[in-house]
Amino acid sequence: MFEDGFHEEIESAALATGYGPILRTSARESFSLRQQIFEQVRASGRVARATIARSLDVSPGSVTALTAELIADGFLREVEGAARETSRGRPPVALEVVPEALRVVGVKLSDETHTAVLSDLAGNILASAALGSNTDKKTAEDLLKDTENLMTQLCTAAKIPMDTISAIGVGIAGIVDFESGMVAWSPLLKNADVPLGQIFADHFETPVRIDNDANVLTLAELWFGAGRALSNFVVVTVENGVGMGFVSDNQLFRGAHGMGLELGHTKVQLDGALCRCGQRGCLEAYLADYALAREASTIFGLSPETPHNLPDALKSLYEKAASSDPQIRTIFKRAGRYLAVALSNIIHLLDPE
Amino acid sequence: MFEDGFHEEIESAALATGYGPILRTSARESFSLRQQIFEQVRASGRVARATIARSLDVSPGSVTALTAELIADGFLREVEGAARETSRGRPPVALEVVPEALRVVGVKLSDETHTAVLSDLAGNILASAALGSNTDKKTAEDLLKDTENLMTQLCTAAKIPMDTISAIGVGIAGIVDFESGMVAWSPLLKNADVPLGQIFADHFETPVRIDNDANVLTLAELWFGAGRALSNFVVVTVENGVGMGFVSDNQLFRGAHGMGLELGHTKVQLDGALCRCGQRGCLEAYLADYALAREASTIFGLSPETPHNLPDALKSLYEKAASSDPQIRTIFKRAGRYLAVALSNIIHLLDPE
DNA sequence: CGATTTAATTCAGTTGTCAAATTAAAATTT
DNA sequence: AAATTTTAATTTGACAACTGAATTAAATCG
Repeated sequence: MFEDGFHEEIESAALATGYGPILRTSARESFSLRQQIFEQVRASGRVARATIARSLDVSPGSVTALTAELIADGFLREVEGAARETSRGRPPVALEVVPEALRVVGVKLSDETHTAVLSDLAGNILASAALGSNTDKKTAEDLLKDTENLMTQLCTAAKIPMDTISAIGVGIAGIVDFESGMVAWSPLLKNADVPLGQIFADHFETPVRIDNDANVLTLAELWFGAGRALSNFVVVTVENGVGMGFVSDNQLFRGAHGMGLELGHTKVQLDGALCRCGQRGCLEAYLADYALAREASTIFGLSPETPHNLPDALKSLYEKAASSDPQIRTIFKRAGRYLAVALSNIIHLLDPE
Repeated sequence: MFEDGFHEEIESAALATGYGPILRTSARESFSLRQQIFEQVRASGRVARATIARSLDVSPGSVTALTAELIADGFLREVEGAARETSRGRPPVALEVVPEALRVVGVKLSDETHTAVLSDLAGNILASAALGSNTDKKTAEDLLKDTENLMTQLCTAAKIPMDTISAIGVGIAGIVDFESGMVAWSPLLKNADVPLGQIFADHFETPVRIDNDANVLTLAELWFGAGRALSNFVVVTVENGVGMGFVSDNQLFRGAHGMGLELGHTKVQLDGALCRCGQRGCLEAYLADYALAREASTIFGLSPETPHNLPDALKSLYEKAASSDPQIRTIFKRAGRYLAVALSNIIHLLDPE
């Protein structure tokens, strides 16, 4: 059928190197049914076994077996007084996660205040703590000491020993490689390329996940906020810089280099204002606090090099804007319009819900 | 341990509705090992069983069993004269896909020329066909007839019966819902919301996948082009409009509404040129052929309403640019600069490789 | 009250995968 | 040339996950 020799030639060309995407890591993790069942209960709050079997399309027998395991291991439990009306047949027994099965700590490291919370499996906050910080550049040891302080506060408040904490999550501004726990750069840190995740994990002897603060906020939104019901959405934060997080198909999107999405450095104006990144027309050059302060100092006739206090300058700026100083208002108006352009671009590009 | 009553309250609040992303579809497809092995061979071109076992981290026994199946089913075959040097031990037997195991047809419907190719499993083109088109709005039946014409051409050229074709892929400009095969809108079609995929599938009695042309191009790049070695990349097309495709983690990204990424309508200029979408400052308003023609007509002193021939106007525009007409050149220069802004934004937002 | 309906469990059977032992085919050493 | 080493591929029994049908359980309806 194919002895014409024609195919042989092109075949060898195509087949020598293969075709289609080159699979480097077989990243297609298939979750175990046990885990899928747990996720189902987590997402639903309370579900009956039969419902789980239907929605996962598995046999009810499997659900019985695996939920029995999960109950025995203390992750799930049956709900006693599960109300149910207008239905015949044997009443379903609802299952729910046991919140106190695991305890995790979340830490946010910032240049204003470090904060931390102790949470159970259901996301209930059992204790929270805070610690003053400052804009000084810190070493990894400084941050470790601060975190330990926060952890001690939490454990004391909740009256639990520190070794009952199953995992720690850390949010920090800057460029973070989530996989390796490396902080490539952070406004908080003196040095670049700090393996902060590893340092924390070694010290607390528990798994530590460290991530960019915008990503952490986005995940929080996915898990507990408006994003719960959405599969595709975008979170934009305007703070020190302009941060952004993007969830696609219920998963946080991390760029090819894991450095997060730099909304702040998208261009909103050809040959626009100079940004601290060296380029012109970046959104951040119109929207960030230092950019606002720079413009304000021009109006006030101050030299831009004057090392004046940034937070104070901003505070007076906000006050003046509130008291309708027309010059100041234009600064905010312009910032708002450029933000609108950037948001419009995001919507067109990423098509979120 | 938790008898303080404090937890009970917040528990019930959190547990009633659950937490974390709401799993609507259990989209976590876990590919069968059989399929994974096939994919591995496809991606590599030629691989030994032992290599597959190592890279997929499965036992060599499983690979033997499953490759035997795949060989029996005619999807894989052993390569006879597999060259191998500088290695001891039993020489590996390379496996490769059997290109002629399946035949598929790809169709591109356009307002200039419809094209189609007949391809085997390895992506070798066995036959190709073309059919003139025009800018008239068409019905689904028109397109079906054109496609049938192309299919007949292909089958005649390749001397195969039409029922040996395993699948048909269709690329068309416009807003296409890939899942359902619905064409929400297309510049080719007279009507909106045409179930073109279903119509084709019913007629040819074979699976039909229909997708936006920019997405198809992007997938082609992923499978056979520069994207093969990349997991995250972006394809930008500048044609009629400005199209874009985005591959993240070896998968084509489709927005929440499956309508593709509208690079053409990202804003590159605050209060810029008016776009046909009604907004101002869209990239398309500077880059699309009709936008270039509009500017050209201004220079030539023509009324913009004059229904002159668009392709001809463009042709003369290119010629004038080539012959360094300074006025015309500025049009192209500006278009280029705005394109650069848009590209820069994509890079910052999507962080491709 | 029995009939019906729905939920949950039990259990034998199937399937997919593994691990170790075995066979196979080459290069290298003796 | 024969034995040894090395790597590839196959065979095989064991095992764990999951299914599907039958069974038990607990409610409502007529």
